[in-house]
Amino acid sequence: MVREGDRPSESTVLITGLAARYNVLKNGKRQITALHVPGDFVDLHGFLVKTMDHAVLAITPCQVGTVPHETLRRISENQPHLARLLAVSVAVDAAIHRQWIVAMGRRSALEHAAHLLCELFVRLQVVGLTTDNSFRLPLTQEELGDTLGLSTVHVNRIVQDLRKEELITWRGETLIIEDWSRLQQLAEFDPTFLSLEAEPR
Amino acid sequence: MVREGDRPSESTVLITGLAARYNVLKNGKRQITALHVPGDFVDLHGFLVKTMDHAVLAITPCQVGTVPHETLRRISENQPHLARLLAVSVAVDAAIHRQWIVAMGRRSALEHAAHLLCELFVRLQVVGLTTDNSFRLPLTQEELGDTLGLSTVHVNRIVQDLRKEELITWRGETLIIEDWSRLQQLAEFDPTFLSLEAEPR
DNA sequence: CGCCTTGTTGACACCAGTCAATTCACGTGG
DNA sequence: CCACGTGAATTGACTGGTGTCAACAAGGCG
Repeated sequence: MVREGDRPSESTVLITGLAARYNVLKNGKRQITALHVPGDFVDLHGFLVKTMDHAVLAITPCQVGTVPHETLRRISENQPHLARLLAVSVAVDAAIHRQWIVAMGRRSALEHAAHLLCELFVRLQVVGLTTDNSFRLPLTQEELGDTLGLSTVHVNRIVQDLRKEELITWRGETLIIEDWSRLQQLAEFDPTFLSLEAEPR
Repeated sequence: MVREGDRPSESTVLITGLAARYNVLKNGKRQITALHVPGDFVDLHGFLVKTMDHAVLAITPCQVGTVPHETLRRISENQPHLARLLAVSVAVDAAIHRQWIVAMGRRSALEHAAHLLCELFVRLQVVGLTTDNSFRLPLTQEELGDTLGLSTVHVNRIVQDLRKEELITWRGETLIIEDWSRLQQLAEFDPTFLSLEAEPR
């Protein structure tokens, strides 16, 4: 969808599908830095900053909308209310990044994975993409590893642990959270950072 | 400076000193998610999002300026150009967060540390706080560990490696980069993400 | 039916964490 | 001016979590 070094002239809103922002190191290792669900701007960054320091990948086939930067600029000059919403969107992205940093730095692999699943569940719930306690998670274990900063093999072990603890079921692309309460507790997950409370902005 | 859960009514600009944003887990582990140098807004987040999901700590004594959110709101409604600068500031913060994620997930501890030092050097250079190849780094190894997501002991080992390789000298609060080129190469550091190029915004 | 991606397993290596003791650097008070 | 106290840095021994490698199983798809 976007390549590192690009200087896009429009920004992309994800409508359906799952997308990821990532960087690749010289040794070939890849780190996914953000997952985007429908409703997210995947590259507002390019509007504010000009040259992309990362790439964006469609994990599944995606439907997207595009907004020329010119339009964004006009909007943000004439409609401060909407400009503010864009800024909030960037700020929430940043808040999610910080939670990932906390998880990578100070949580075990198991807790980290649990935290990510909690985050995804809540974010998908907000946009109506969960049913009961389940959602579609169309990630391979390799992609999940690149997201968590773990090796594929270890992701596999962790997923099995989560299953063994009867916290989740994950078959094909369907992930079921079997015990939200314990999963949340394990992850020490506090959704505050997603800033979902309805309040005037 | 700010506590988690706060709902500040003003934002803080760092004028002198070093500040950090951090989270603490129930088990007592702390993760620093951002370091702020003079010129940075340390809690624009609180302006956009209302309730702080993290705390802010003054690492050294700091001089700060405060801007009431009310003022920020007025500015961003009447001066789209300035509003945009605020948004860019948030976006650059997010870009830095992403680089930390990459470093935590896919770089070795040594590379990660080298990357952070490169980042700090460049950021401090921009605000004129470097002299030659050195800058003040008033962090304890424990704080550096909480920043990198490493234990204190391991930080010590890593710092010694950097010294042994004659990449840096670090005595007291003064850090000297002895070989920028090799340090940058080790870290695979590309300053693009800091988005320093002068260009119209 | 047979490829090819994905998932799974086991053995082993190694990076980084933990614990505990020791040294060092300073600032303070006598 | 020196003894002491304190936080920071350093060291060593050991543990353990995660990575790596390599093989094999399981599905999905042409």
